[in-house]
Amino acid sequence: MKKREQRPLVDELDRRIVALLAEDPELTNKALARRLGLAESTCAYRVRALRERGVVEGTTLRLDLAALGHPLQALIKVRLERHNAEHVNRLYASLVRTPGVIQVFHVAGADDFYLHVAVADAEALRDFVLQHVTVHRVVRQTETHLIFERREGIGVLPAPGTTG
Amino acid sequence: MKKREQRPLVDELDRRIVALLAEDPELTNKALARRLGLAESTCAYRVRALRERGVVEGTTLRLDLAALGHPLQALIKVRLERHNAEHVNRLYASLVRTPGVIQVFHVAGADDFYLHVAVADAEALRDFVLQHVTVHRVVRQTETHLIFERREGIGVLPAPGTTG
DNA sequence: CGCGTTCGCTGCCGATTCTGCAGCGATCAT
DNA sequence: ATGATCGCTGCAGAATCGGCAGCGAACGCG
Repeated sequence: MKKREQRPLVDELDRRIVALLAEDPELTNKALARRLGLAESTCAYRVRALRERGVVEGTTLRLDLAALGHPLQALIKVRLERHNAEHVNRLYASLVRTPGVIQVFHVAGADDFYLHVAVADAEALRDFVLQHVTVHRVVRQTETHLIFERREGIGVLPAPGTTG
Repeated sequence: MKKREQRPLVDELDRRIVALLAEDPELTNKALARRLGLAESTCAYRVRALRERGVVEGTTLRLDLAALGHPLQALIKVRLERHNAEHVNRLYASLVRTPGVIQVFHVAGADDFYLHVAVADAEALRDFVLQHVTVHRVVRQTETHLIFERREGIGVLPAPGTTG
């Protein structure tokens, strides 16, 4: 029986497109097509397909949080009392909707959530924990870690010029 | 002495622009202007100014990491042996350039870095830690936490429709 | 209180870019 | 060998973007 090497969801060309777009999401379709040696229409079709398939989920605006009045960032470890699915999901949903929350990690291990938050100052950080985290009955313990700095990594795709 | 209410770096209109763009970074300038009741040229000017001032740093592509062959995400706590500035910076720079690294937090406290990584499977995760983290002499200890799920929060700006 | 200056907003125009359509060639299965 | 399917290509209309000069309001100064 031959190996079912069925059409991969993303082929090599898709990967190159995603790699280039990951490097510069604001790249114009024309420029992208030229870099890949494709026709613009082909390139546009590929990009649209990648979005429809959900490989490219969308874009996120990168902001200077300090300039917007939230210069203090922190990671807050949250440990729960119980792990009832409903309680966990409700807390999860509540946290992602709380102003100041940048992202939430639901993790395995002793701790349950890691919150990445941005606030105005130390007082706001304290208030955030008290009013939006420990206020939930299911939260047993929190541990707040100040973030000196955050940098983005290069992600999962090799640099475009490497194999090209 | 009157309070020096000197021209804020971002005024209320800027905040509304950023809030709308944060909600949908691919919003066209025309649509953005219409929602704010501004002329397109004014809107474009504001957005450009926000970028030039660095309030809007850019955009990031949101990818389905699983579809790209990296379905396993983890947070890796990294504790250092020494805290010599040069060592720290060199490690930091090395980590953000390592394939698979999504973001790196440099934090205060007992641990020094939190790595957010995406890998193909458990074996790749083990190899990642051994080959790219503990290989550095300055790393004393690591602790790896599997990520069940990651969600983005709403950020630091209130929902656009809240205050009108 | 009057005047000059500065700043932000507006509308318009040329240039660039994006979207949809039909044809072509290659690849694969029969 | 042949038919069919799939992806790539080029073109054309439509929408969007970027720059320029004018207008009005707010501010500071005499």
